[in-house]
Amino acid sequence: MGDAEPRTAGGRVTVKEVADYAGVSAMTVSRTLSGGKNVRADVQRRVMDAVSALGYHRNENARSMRPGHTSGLIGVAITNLGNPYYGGFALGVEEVAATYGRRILLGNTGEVLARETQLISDFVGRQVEGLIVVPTGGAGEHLQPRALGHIPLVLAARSIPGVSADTVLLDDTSGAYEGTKRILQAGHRRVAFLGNSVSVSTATRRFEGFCQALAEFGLAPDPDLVLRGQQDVPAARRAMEQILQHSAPPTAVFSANNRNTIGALEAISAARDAGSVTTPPTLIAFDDVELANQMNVPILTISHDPKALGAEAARMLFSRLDGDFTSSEARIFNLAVSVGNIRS
Amino acid sequence: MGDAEPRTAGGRVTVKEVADYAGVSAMTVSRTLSGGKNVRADVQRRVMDAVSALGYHRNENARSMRPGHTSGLIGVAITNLGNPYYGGFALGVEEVAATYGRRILLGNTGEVLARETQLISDFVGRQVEGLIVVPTGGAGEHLQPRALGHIPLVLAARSIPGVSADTVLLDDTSGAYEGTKRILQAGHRRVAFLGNSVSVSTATRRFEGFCQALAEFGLAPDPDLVLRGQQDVPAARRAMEQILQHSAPPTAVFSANNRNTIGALEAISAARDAGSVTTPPTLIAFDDVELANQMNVPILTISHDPKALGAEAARMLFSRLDGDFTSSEARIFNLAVSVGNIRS
DNA sequence: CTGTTAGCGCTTTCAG
DNA sequence: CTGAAAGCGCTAACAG
Repeated sequence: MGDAEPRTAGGRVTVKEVADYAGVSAMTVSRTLSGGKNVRADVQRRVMDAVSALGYHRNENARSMRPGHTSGLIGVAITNLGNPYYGGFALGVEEVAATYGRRILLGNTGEVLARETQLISDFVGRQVEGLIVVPTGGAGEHLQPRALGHIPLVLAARSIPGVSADTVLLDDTSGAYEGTKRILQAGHRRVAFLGNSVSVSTATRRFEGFCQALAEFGLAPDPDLVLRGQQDVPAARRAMEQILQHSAPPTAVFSANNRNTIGALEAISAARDAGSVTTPPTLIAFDDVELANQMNVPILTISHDPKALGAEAARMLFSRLDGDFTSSEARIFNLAVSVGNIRS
Repeated sequence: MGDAEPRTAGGRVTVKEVADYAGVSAMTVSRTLSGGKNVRADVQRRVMDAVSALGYHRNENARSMRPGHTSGLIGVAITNLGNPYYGGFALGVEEVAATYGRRILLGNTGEVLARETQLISDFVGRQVEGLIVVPTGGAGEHLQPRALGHIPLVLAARSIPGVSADTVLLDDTSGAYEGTKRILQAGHRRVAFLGNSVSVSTATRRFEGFCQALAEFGLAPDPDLVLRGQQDVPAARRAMEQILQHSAPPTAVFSANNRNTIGALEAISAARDAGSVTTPPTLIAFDDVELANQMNVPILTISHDPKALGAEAARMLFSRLDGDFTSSEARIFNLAVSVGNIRS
């Protein structure tokens, strides 16, 4: 009896079935479920019993189709969920979205533009109320308001030339500048640079900050010591090995992201074990990396909180959705980064 | 002209509007969009022009409401996206789901049972075709088939007593057993244990494997050296500090997950810097941790691929959805773990 | 307090 | 080859 199984083969329970079971009309069920205003208490109880007996769940999709209603969905496209940084980012988005009663539709682009385009188009078709995108960096036609059905878009971590949308960025340039300056003030004069893909705006901005600080000390980057384009740990490790083998190795190395930092630390560690390096260079590491401070390699970390970045992206989006911010002008939010002290 | 803005305030473009614009009926638009069978070529072109002029996106929610159609959504509930392990897991799920043309609805439970319950109920309301859940570990009434509207469920990483569902697990017990055995064979006899929450089945299974190996060598775990319940890095670090200060410290320490491994390594590193420890204990670390092998602490890693676990969970789910597997019996998949060699 | 009607956007019949 | 009607599950608006 309590185990009633009245669903029509494969289908799910509907209001109508609940109504029949409780001996009322669909409207009474609907009303009961949305607070019970204008429904007699005993009828409400009868309805709730039916709901629980049949295992009824209101169909939110049908519900959001009615005029005035929205889907309660936010589309989030991320380049690489496998990078711990973006896991933290997604968490920040999710937590704020939950606060606003919204759910996350998540997609991973794998840094592939076509996939990003397809994903976003699908999200729009699924009636998301807004989009948060960490763009791969290619041309942004698919990010133009028309392609998005004019739903609000927030870009995160990277900006795209020609796309005018609210954007949350790290204070890349000034973080890199401050970190590099700190190392120059400590007396270093020969500083290498390890960076990820040049097409990623973040990488460019960090490189700029790096160069600015050098310039202020009357220095220019040594082309031999600038290695860019390493997108994963093995590539970063090879790049660092190359730097360590330089005839006049640098005394410090700027690493533009967490992948490069890990590769660099692996290379240093291996070289030290092999005896080919005794005094490792000082690292200026953009992004936090677990255990990096325990490696007995002098390191200056430029820290920032991925979760905070995600949370800010979500807040920016909701300020549009709730009509708190209506200007058609795009906002840019720069999340502060903090330059620590040289450790170890 | 190309910039037509015909949407009724706030609303989105509908088939009807596209039809009017192209001077055809809604049906012709619909047919064109689903392949163009039985539509004259020139009419198709006219429709496509209208679609692109108006920026039309087919409403997938309305579409999936029609008989026979499904939502194309998979609900994924994870305990902590901030843990890199679960980022990799989510990636594995996403990639396989994309292969099957499905999208991910993602929620983070934060190890809070109430949140998990609410999330899952919402997912069901949103017509997900299936669920993949890393359960927090509490009672599983909300995971019973009736509560789920009988949609397929796959549990991941942890199992729940009383819930019969397809499950993907790591080979926790045997991995822990093999790792511990290896360390005992290397001559260690005093081995500590650092674990996460006891209510998590994974933690229990790893502890069992650990004990099994000890027993085989005629040993029993020393209660003083078994510290469980550390859920984050700071707690793990404190636990390891306590172990290091023991009057008769262990020569090896089993760490049951990545949080405990990082905490332990931090504690060892600090103690070594402070001079209070000269010969660090050997670590048996369940879960891979970036940089752990470079810490100059002898370490045996019990490795496994979070992405592979996620992918397997998704495959198991789709085998149900596609009707390839219809038995009501729950399957358990154990993902192999690999025990490496003692490093450093 | 409760039920009937109508329609959200779409597509499967069934008629032309 | 094309269109009109009908209905997926739900709930405002309007009776009663």
